[in-house]
Amino acid sequence: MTEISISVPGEEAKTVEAGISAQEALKELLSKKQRKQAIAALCNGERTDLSAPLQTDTVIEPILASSDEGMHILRHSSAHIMAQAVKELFGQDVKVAIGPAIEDGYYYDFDRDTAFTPDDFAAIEERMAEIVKARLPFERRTLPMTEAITFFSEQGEEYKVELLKDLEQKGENSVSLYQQGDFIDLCRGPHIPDTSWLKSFKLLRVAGSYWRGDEHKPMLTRIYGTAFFDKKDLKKYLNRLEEAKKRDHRKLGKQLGLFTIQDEVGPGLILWQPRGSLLRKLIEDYWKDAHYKHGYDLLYTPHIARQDLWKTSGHLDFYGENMYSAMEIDEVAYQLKPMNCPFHIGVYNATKHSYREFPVRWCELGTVYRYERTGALHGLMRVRGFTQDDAHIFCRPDQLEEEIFNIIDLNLQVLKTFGFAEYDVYLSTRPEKYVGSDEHWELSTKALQQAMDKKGLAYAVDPGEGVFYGPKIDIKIKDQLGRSWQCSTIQVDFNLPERFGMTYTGQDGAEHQPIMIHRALMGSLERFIGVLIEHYAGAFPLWMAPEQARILNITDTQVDYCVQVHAELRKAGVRVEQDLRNEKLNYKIREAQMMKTPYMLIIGDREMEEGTVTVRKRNGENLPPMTLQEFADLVSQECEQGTA
RNA sequence: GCCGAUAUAGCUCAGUUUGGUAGAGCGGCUGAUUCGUAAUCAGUAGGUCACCGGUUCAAGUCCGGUUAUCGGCUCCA
Repeated sequence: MTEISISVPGEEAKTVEAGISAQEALKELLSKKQRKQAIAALCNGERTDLSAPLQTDTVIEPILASSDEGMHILRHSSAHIMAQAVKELFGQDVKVAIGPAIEDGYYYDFDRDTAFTPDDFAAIEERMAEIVKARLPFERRTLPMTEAITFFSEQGEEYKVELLKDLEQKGENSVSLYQQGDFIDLCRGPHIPDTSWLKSFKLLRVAGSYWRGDEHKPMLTRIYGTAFFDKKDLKKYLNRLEEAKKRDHRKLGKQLGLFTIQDEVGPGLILWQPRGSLLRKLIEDYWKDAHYKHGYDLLYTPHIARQDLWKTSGHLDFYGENMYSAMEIDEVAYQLKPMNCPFHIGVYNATKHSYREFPVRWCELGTVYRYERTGALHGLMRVRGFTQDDAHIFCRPDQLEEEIFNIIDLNLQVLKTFGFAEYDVYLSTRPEKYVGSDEHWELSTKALQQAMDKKGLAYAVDPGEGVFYGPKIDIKIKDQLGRSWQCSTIQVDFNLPERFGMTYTGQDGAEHQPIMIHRALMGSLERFIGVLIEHYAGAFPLWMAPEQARILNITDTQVDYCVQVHAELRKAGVRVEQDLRNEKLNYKIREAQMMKTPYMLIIGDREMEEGTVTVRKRNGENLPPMTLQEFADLVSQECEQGTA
């Protein structure tokens, strides 16, 4: 018998016989309490089943059920169990494709003549429960590639065969299979030791999806599910889904009277209702103010331009599919703009420029139109006409880093004002196909990196994911429910200055080409407002609340006083409305509450006599009666804090 | 665009299985009530049942098509 040494990181090694399982090894090294939570193991850095035999010296770490990795394994195993249940119930009708774990759950894709419906869930879940109860072990085995192909071919599992052939091409000559009960699946693993580990699970929805995400390949039927070690966690998760549903901006948008989308107008086109329009105006005002303070000048440009412009810019070539077809005006073709950049360049090229005036910073809330496929449209999040909070900066190469720094600075400030303090940042570098010199790419990629370092911004690199015209930084914000949204983007562009022959006179008296930076902070106002609605669940901070306060009288006696209060507060700059209907106070409070009004001003005889208002906050808290001036000051102070 | 589901009053939904020309609650309007921190009572007006076509003596209901929406895929601000 050979002997091997095993250890957990940082602890003393033990000598054991070779061939013991990872589980037994953990038993040697850890207390019972510690290893009870182990669902799999990390052996010399590799994820392994607990049943895996150890043949060489091994540093072993338990993968705990409570860890992200543990959850991932559980859900992956749950996908296998679901597939087993489906195969057992629907047998030969079904071919299996792939079934990975994803964030918050897992899915499995099946090929079946008739798609699954949620009506099938009960039966599948029931069968899954039986499989769990049967405590079937997950057994791993490795098979030579040719045998594996033969095996799955015989089963008629053509998708597995296709996967195997791809692996074979990549030079793999053996694969691992996992079996629980009679169900055998191609899988890298690891898995839970046996099916009984799956304590709580739920199937969530069905959807179609292309085989390998390719729209030219067959459409499969996908079942999404989720799994947890604990019933309580499942319940928490389902509650979170409920919460997300309650915050759905389409629902809140209707309830709060913010926007509407109508068939008569067209899909993906937003009609802003008065409250939504005011909300948007407040956001736009803040944005313009912040930009002015950061050295930007404001531009306005048209919605259409000659088709030739889009030829020059290259949009017709590389973005034409997303553009609406041309309209003819005086026998000349014009097209709706999908982007604002060519117009800003037009402004630039209207005059001669010197290196002395750089950097030039121009911003615009520019409304663009892009063709989106019908299936992609979604409330405010994905529309066909939207307003970018666009800006273009033109500068010299030596100013690039500082400009990027300034943009990031403004960017983070704006995000913070809107209540987003958490984000993931990505740097996308040069792709395979690109324009511009290597030197330029290197210079600007470095400038992006150094600016982020200087700002102390942590980021991940997406190698080769840059746009063909330059490297970029993307910022994905995290909302109240922890979901991320891509909004901000900062892109260097070597392409358009070239195409439009942009120049400036340098210190040397010669003509040079400026560097161009595109950037958007909110991305699209429509989408950003959608995110804001869900982030705040419709209860906007005071500074952007379309209705900051609502006057509620108790009886008709106070009507005249209320009208006076209303007028005075409006004069003092408070966005105040009044509800003077002959209804009970409770009724009016309920309504104001459902509209998420930040402050309710309650006026009865007492207030009328004393010339005050009683303030009820939307969290139910009451403030002592105060004068109109005191309330107006409170509002303006809170607003200032909100946008500081 | 693709797969699946859905479409009834301003809103939320019942009625569709078993065809016999529409119903509730909220909201609106009218009246009564004058009320202190999340829905006062009564009366009343709202619908070519998304649209087009077919089957039938008869279609909200069955069949086909179109449009839009929803869950995904793909794409993306």
